[in-house]
Amino acid sequence: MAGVSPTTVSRVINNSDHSVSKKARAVVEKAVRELNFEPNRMAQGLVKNKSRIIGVIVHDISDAYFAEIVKGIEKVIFNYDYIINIYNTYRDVDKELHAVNLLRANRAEAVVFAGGTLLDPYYKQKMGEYIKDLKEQGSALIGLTSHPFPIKNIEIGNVLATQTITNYILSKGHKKTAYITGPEILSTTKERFNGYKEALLDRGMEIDKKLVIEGDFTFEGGRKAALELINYLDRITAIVVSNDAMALGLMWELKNQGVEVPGDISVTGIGNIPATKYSYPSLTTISLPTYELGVEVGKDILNSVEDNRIINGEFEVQIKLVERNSVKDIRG
Amino acid sequence: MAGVSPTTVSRVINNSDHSVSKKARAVVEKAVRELNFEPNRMAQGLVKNKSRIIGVIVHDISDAYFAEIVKGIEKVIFNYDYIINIYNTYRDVDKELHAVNLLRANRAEAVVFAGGTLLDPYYKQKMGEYIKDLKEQGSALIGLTSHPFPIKNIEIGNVLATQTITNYILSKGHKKTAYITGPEILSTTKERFNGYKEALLDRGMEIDKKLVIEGDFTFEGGRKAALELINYLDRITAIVVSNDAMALGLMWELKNQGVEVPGDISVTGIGNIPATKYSYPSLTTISLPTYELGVEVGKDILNSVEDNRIINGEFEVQIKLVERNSVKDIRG
DNA sequence: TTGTACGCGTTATCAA
DNA sequence: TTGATAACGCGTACAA
Repeated sequence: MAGVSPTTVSRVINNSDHSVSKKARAVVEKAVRELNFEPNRMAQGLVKNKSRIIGVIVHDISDAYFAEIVKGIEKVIFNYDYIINIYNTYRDVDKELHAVNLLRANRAEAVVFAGGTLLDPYYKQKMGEYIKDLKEQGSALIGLTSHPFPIKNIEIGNVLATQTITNYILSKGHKKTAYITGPEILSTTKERFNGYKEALLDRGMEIDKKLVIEGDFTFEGGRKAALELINYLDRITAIVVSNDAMALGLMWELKNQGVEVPGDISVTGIGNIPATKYSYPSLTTISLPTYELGVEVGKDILNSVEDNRIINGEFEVQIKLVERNSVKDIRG
Repeated sequence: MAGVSPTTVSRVINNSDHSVSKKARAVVEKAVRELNFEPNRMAQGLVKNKSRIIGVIVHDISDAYFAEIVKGIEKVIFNYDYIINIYNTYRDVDKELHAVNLLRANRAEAVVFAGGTLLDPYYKQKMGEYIKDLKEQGSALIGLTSHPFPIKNIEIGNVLATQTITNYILSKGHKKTAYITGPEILSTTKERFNGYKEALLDRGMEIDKKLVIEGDFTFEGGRKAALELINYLDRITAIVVSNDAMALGLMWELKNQGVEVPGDISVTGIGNIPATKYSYPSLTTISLPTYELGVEVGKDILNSVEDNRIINGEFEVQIKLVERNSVKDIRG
């Protein structure tokens, strides 16, 4: 339509260094405007070997933890015209493998594993292969919390989180505590439990297996855990819950059953998701800077994928105890 | 590596009708396995003129309303290897336009407008152009609640929703009510307000402008609305809130201020997001079948994009009153 | 049953 | 300053 060659059009569109006459530029720009022309990204991608796709594997986008991370990434890369491709895998081995394989087929430029890794031999082996391929393709690979693959792992401090809050609980005079874990398949579950264990062991305390209940990181899971625990309540004074959603569900069910928090029993969470501020009582928890984490991940991606590097030293995740009203001081 | 032509490889990979000898098939399959070969989607897309990208414009993925819709879509299309490209636009004109333009550049096969449309002349004009292009490209375009564009609009019944719940409130004997709206720029805000208005007008009641507070569809916005309303509380007996998140925030702040719901004042929401079941008190609201809606949207997309059609009559959105504990019956 | 040749819409290289 | 040509990795029409 402009009456010039594709080459010239390309040069105008991409502000190429190659000089273009005023006149040619003008006709091209006019045509672009009138046609609302946008270059075909697939064709660009093919020739440049860049898909402009960033894959993000989350366990459940409804979980504020993951939603915040994704928002942080989106914030940073919004102006770079990437496609953010989110997969909810619900911690399912097949779903997760399927998602990553697809990302591989699409030649994703970056893949972010926003959640913990899955503790499953088949998963580990197969995912290892995919990741190897992805690396060979040149994809930037980032994992939040340690994944057993040769990717950039950003440690968010799961062990430290439970350790810190357990120490806090103990410092308030609690001697008998219960613990609600996450799904068994998840590395995060293991790491957080280790933090709990270490805090107890440091004080020479033992763990009562009966008082460790398996949860699933959801509100409903927390409710169920409360029901399971209801008969043991006279043996404990506090419940350390390994994430906020469950802590909220547990507190709700406790209240429903006529048990008072923190009057009868103390409860803590991990994560500091927005809802913890507004529960009854408000929840004492550990803040994980998820949004900021997402922002850092976004910068990391740009660093390894774009030419104009954003300065970005090593990011240190700062976890913090958030003291609210779900823990009672029972000393002396 | 297989020692055969690319054509043969293509035929094997795509299970082509064209016959392939057992031997050739075997070597190709072996090579595919050993190389972990996956065809380059960009190249496929270029030649087939299919991007396998589904764009979803949401206002905020943290809002359970949108998260559920997205999950419904994902559920249906998961096995079809599409890329779901989500954009959080926060109801910002520029963000929304940018997102859709990008989807256009990427030759998205479908674009879903999961939220209401933005009431802004520039937006309407510009978006109209993009949508025209998208249509010419052959993209499937779907809007939830009516958008002023030639796309498939699925009516979710915003007017009916507020009308229904307002009628319910009135039937419980409430005569003076306040109303919390959404952001002014949003069509949903207008539609829901119309439902409220109609319900009142039907009974010959008037609307007091002072008792209509502008909100923003967030929990925090609900809190602020409660604070604004606090001095008018003696003039009303119920507050009709135009979405759940705000209703929850409003109830929280009311409680914080020592006002009892539903003792002192009744409150209702719209949406029936999960959290409404667990608030204090639990919230009387209107259920909008968001997940099912997402599923239908997913089927719709497959219908217009895939060859193997899924049977799918017209989907009728069923809204429903969910009676819980936030409304008091104050009749004689 | 197999393979050759072409084209999808771009960008990069080179020649004019 | 401009454009012709090749190449990216596939799928498809056609020839063998």
